[in-house]
Amino acid sequence: MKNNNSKIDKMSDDDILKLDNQLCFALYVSSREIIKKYKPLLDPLGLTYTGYITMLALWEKDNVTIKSLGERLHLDSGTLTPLLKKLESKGFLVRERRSEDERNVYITLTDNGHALKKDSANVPRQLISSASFDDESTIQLIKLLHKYMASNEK
Amino acid sequence: MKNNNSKIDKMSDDDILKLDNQLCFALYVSSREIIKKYKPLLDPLGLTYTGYITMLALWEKDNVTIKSLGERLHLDSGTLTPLLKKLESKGFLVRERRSEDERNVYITLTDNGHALKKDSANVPRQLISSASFDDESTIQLIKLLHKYMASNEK
DNA sequence: TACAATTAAATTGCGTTCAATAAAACTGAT
DNA sequence: ATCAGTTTTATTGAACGCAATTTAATTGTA
Repeated sequence: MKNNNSKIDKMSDDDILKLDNQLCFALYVSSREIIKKYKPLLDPLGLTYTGYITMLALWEKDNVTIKSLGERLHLDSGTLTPLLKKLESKGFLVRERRSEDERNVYITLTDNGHALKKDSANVPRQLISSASFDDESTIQLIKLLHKYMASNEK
Repeated sequence: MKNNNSKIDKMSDDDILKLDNQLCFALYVSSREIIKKYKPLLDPLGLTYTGYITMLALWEKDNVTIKSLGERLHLDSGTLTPLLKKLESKGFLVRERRSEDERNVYITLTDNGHALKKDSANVPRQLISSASFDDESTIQLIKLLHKYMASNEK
């Protein structure tokens, strides 16, 4: 176990450029495919996929600044500002600056925003039950992806 | 081993909605993060990420219709038509209809398009060498993702 | 042969993502 | 207290993705 990066180094130029050998392509396709599967489940809730992910973060912890929400979701204000305005206009949350530090915008869920959580618990269950991907693989995949993400944070 | 889907079924509503338990979120973040890492390597080649993925597919097999390219890349004409026009304007490929069936548009690489392949072999190598994610995990992750994708094709 | 149905691209419009920039508020060192 | 630097959002512009529609070409069938 001297060198744990030997396999890929030894690949030919041809092999290293093959689509099916790219981690990025597998991630890119898988990510878009799974998002597409959420759409019909989220439409009735009035949520886009990004809106849903944002609500997941807020159900865990709201009363947070856009900055900290962005760190949790790996999204910046360019994406979040218009999205949060839309979620506010739908009545799921409130955006407000506070006198302590007028730069920050705090996001707080409304009663409707909290209520949406109940309806949403069905979303992952429906997705899982319709999938032919077993739990063990799902859990292992999530674990590997978290390991991958952690390896990118320096 | 009677039931391979027992773990997730037994989760509470709260747990099942936790961001860190979502396969979709792990995929979504990982995909965007890896694409961001490609950007500085692709800029000098004059390629966007989607352009790069498209070229990877074409280096494996060109002289294909937009439809078959779209199936390979899991992209539709709404994404590919403008992208292929841009790649054509950069001189990497040619789009042409043929008299056999005027509906199809065939994509063929130009000499410049083929030549770009040599410069590109460094892209995955640089990415891998800068990453702190080991080969074994990478290979295992790609394998699991392919299994996931296959499970979605009915 | 007509012509309805199908197929492949192109177009349109919405909603992201993200880099770059701007604007406003705050901080810290002098 | 001042003001240069930093921080937090907001804005802008480019490039996707994708659903829905349109257009043109082809196919199948009465």
